[in-house]
Amino acid sequence: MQVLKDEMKKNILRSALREFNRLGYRDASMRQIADTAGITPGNIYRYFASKEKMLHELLQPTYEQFVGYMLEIKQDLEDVSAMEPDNSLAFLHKIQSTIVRLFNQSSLELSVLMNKSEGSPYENVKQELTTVTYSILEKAFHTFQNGTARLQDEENQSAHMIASTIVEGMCIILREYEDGDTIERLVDELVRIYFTGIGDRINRS
Amino acid sequence: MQVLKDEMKKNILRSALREFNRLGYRDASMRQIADTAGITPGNIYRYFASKEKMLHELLQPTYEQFVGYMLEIKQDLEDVSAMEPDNSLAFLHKIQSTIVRLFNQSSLELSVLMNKSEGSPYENVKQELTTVTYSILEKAFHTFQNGTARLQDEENQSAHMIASTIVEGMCIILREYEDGDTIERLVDELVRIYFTGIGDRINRS
Amino acid sequence: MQVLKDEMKKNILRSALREFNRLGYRDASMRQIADTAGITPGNIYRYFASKEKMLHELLQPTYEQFVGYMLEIKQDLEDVSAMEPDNSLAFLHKIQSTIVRLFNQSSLELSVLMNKSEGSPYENVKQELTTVTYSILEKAFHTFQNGTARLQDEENQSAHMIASTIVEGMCIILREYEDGDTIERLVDELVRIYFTGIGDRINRS
Amino acid sequence: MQVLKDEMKKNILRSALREFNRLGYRDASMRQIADTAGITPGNIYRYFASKEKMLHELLQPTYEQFVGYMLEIKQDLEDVSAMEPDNSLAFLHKIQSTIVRLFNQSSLELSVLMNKSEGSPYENVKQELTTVTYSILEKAFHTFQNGTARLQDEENQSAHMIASTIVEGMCIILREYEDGDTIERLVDELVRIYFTGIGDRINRS
DNA sequence: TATGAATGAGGGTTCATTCAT
DNA sequence: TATGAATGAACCCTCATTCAT
Repeated sequence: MQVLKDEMKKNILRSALREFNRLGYRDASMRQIADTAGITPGNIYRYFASKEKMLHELLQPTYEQFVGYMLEIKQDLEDVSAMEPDNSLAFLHKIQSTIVRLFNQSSLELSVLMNKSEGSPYENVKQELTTVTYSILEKAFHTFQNGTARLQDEENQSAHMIASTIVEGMCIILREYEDGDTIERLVDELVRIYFTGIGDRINRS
Repeated sequence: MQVLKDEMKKNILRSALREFNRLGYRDASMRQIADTAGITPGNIYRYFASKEKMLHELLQPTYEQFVGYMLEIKQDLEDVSAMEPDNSLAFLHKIQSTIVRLFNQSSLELSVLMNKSEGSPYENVKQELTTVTYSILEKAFHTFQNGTARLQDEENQSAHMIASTIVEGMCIILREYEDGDTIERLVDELVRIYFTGIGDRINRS
Repeated sequence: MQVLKDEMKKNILRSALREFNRLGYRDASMRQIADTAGITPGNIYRYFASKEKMLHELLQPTYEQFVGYMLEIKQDLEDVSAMEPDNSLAFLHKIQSTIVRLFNQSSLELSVLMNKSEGSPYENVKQELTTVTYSILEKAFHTFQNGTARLQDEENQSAHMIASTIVEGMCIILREYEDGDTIERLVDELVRIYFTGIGDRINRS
Repeated sequence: MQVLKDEMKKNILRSALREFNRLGYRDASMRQIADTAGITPGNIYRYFASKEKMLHELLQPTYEQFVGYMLEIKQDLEDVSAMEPDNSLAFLHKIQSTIVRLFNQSSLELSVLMNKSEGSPYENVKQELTTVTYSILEKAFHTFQNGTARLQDEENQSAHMIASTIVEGMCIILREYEDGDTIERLVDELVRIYFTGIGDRINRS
């Protein structure tokens, strides 16, 4: 054989990862992936039955871990009746550590999973993360405003916005940095900022 | 005649705006835009030389304003030697009000410009906004850490991360909400959160 | 428009009919159909959403009639408890007249439907015809052997063989002749042969 | 070595036979044939220059016998000036026994040759059989109508139809049944039916 | 000015065949 | 001799764009 079969598979997945990250799943082209891998398009199909199966093989391990982590968090969340401030921060830290752990194992895959999977069965993964984050916030908000009034639409919107932006923030960090330690530090910082603001950084007086 | 032509142009642009917002620039189809506009695909090319030129005409005004606002902010920024905390918040409010103002004038165009322009020459506009935001933060951070040590790489990265995520946060809000007041409130809340955290919302004790 | 849209549609269907008859549905190529029609492959898709839809549009009217006729025959068959010889011949004449009628309305379509639809949803149509024919024969055989013994496996096989060959015989006639009257005469002759043999034709003594 | 090579050839041909019978020559895949044979696709080409050559080696012996038998029948036919009824039946029995003999020697090959060779140079073999059968019928018809009138077009067409359908009938039997005795019985029955009809089967009165 | 039919390049995919090993 | 990876042409199909009318 011209190239070790396993080598070639990895080679193709590497190209695919690159192209998916560049253009997204839908707009990445098998021909371009083949070119990048230095082979002909038809040859890809010796290794992967279809574009979607290729994505699957690329993302499945990461996705499965993701689902597992999410499940844990959801179950933990159900066990909590009233949520203390520290508690909600702790839950956000779980989200954070999910991201960081997944990143450390498979950074680019996670990035595709979160940001570039439109048009594939994985396109709603980020939404799942956002939803869980929202659940955390909702519980936190709800608990502490219980005495005063029912959780209002505005509060809901705010929680939604915060969940979306904090999750998206994590995704950006994944997209823009490569070093694991840097990612970890920045995600941690992001979560902290959402809790305490950047005031302490710019206001030492 | 010119009037008719202008009417038709607006009509087409309206459809294009809708489709770009729905599917993004790259995946929106000229035929669908034509259908939505109630004309034929070929006819679009009487008014716009290409899909890209069409996007250009759609976004150019908003983009120019955007550039103008950015320029103002940059110049203001240059005039500030030492930045006080309140000052940096004020600057962020400028970013915020840029977004809000642009939104109020051309909400959908801004959303396309920021979120749906992948594959077009505008795909990096968000980056420009991020860069300016970064400049603000850099100056703020720099000022207040001046006494202790030189601005370190880590600080730079943090500033970059904060800039990216806060800008992306605004873009998400643009993408996910339609009502102007809601947008305004949420963007404001986002900026405030970045300064003071959500602590006051969940910790009333 | 360069060519009347409806003309072109008919033109394409004519080419398709030709190619389907030549190579069968599966092996006929859209490119070749386009070439035969004097257009580009892409243009076919302005007229038909897919190869399968094209076949559908080509065969549906014929198929619907076919189904209708089959239904009638099946219902008539249910109403018959004991089948006289003349009766079974009459039933075969119904099959025969179904074929002849359908042929007179749409000869090539019927030929594709019966002989060249492998790989499409219509691939089992001939089988339906064979099954109904088998039902007729089974009833006829069963009735007249009732007194002696139960219908044996061999009888079943014979009935099956006769049904298959008589139906296929009709299909061959459809395939090889074009003139309606000829078709009608030959199909009639075929059915008669199956009942009385060709003996009377070669044995006048 | 030659022995090994021959073993392998037979092995491949066995797989090819299976696949050709399953899907037909055109739609059978070399890769599947290789898989079934337990070898690699490339290796097939050590033994056969192409798919077509492979089919050739598979069918050639059967085809040559077939041609030989046909020749015999044709020559016998030439020696017969006036054909008696029994004679024509006898000739049809020769056709029949050709089929049965070939089947007993190489059942699957015969089935491919007759039914599954579309897209190959053998796709018209069935036609040859039909032509000989037609010659028999023509002579029989001609003989017995000699006194009355010239052999008419209609008679020709009838003879043609009968030849086609009886041959196709035999082919169907080859296609649909596997057991030699069953084949033999059904082919015999088919020929008898063409001579005397199924009347005796359903009309015992 | 407007139509919408037509094009051509490119999409994902399959498969007989070739060829480096 | 045998492997199986690789090729290239063809498959069905889509879409921005062009152009005869």
